Amino acid sequence: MNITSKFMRKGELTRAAILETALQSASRHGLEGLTIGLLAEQMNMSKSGVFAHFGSREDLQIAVLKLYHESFEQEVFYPSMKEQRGLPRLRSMFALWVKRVTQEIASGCIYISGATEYDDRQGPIREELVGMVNAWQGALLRATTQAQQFKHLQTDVDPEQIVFEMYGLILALHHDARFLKKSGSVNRAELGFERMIQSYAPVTSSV
Amino acid sequence: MNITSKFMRKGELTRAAILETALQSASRHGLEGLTIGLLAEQMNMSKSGVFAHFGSREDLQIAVLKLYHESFEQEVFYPSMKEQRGLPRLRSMFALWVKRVTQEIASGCIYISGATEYDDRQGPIREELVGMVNAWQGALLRATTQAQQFKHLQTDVDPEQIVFEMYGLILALHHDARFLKKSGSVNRAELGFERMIQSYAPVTSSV
DNA sequence: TGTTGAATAGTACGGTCGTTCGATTATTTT
DNA sequence: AAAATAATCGAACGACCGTACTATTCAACA
Repeated sequence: MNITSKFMRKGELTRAAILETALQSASRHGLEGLTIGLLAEQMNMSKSGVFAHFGSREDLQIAVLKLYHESFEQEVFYPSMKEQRGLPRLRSMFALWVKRVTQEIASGCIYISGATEYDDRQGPIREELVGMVNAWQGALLRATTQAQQFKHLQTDVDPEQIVFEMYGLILALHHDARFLKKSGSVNRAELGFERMIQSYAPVTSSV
Repeated sequence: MNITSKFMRKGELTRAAILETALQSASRHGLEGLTIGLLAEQMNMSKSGVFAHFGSREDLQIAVLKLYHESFEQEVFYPSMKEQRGLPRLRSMFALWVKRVTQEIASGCIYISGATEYDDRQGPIREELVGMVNAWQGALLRATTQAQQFKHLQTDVDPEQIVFEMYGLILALHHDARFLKKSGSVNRAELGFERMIQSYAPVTSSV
């Protein structure tokens, strides 16, 4: 994903470069760990020079969040929408999600770290974050409901339950791999998903 | 759980009181959000007065962590050990764990917030935290293995897989309830556990 | 009760934080 | 090339941080 172009004015160009660096920093140290001083160092710029591109630190954090969201959509959401509705799409969503989080074992996932950073704070950053996570869970929910409509999954199961368990598998993957440095977590997330799908599969009447 | 007594010297008494307050603060704002100045304010003490009880902020954080661990053991681990080995004990561990995290929806769980705070940091706090989480996962693993030995669960399933999925359910509960303020998360965690146990139940030969 | 040591307060230091403002370059436009 | 504007820097501010020291007040024990 490229967000720069040689037709941009200098300012927008460096702004984009700063954001890219800020995204990395926020992934590693959390949105609250994102500091303008450190960012200026990494960019070989003055603090005020960096600051001038964003009205405030909060605006910078929100800009980072939006950039993260965009890349998540590009990498996980949009490709899955090309799959056919129902279980295939749901499978793709989970698979690409796992793939992305696997990459993020090294760098960190802002949705996940942000959830604990902002679970007790209020303000625009929390609003933004909650909105994004809700949007993603909403997408998962729609895909699940469609899978039920196509009889790919049992129809008498609360689709929110399935989304809940999918989210849990991803959180466990992030936790065990990134925090505990455990190997094999990716396989366990995938295995857990398969077992879940199977246990929610429609009962084939053996006639 | 009471950690004070009227036979203590004054110093130990206030130290314990500070720790109690620090535990609350760290639960809400994370271990990294724990600050001596704020703590002094809440205790109606001077910063230096609070500081004197701990050699450093790091020592304070570790003391808080150990206090948290102790209360977790008292509330979840020890009572479960009184249940009979195998599935009953595993069930109890999960149930009490859910019960505790449910209480922590308002205050926050240090194991979970700490996991994202220290997933990319090194030092004594991380060591301590990883040790505690590993200890708990180890206990879950032993209980699972015993449940397999007693044929309460399928014996050809990797017990780590079961612990992984249990942890995921708890993380999802914490995420959805505390961050997203979603209701019904407790039920979903419990339902997910029951479905998991059922899908890992030994196959009863229908003779 | 007087003495001694423990507990707490007060003050100060160096550091980092976000932010402001005026000066100074660079870049774009005329 | 000149003028206008955008981008960056440098220094300073007030706030808060953990920590180190000294002074003071209090509790414990002879």
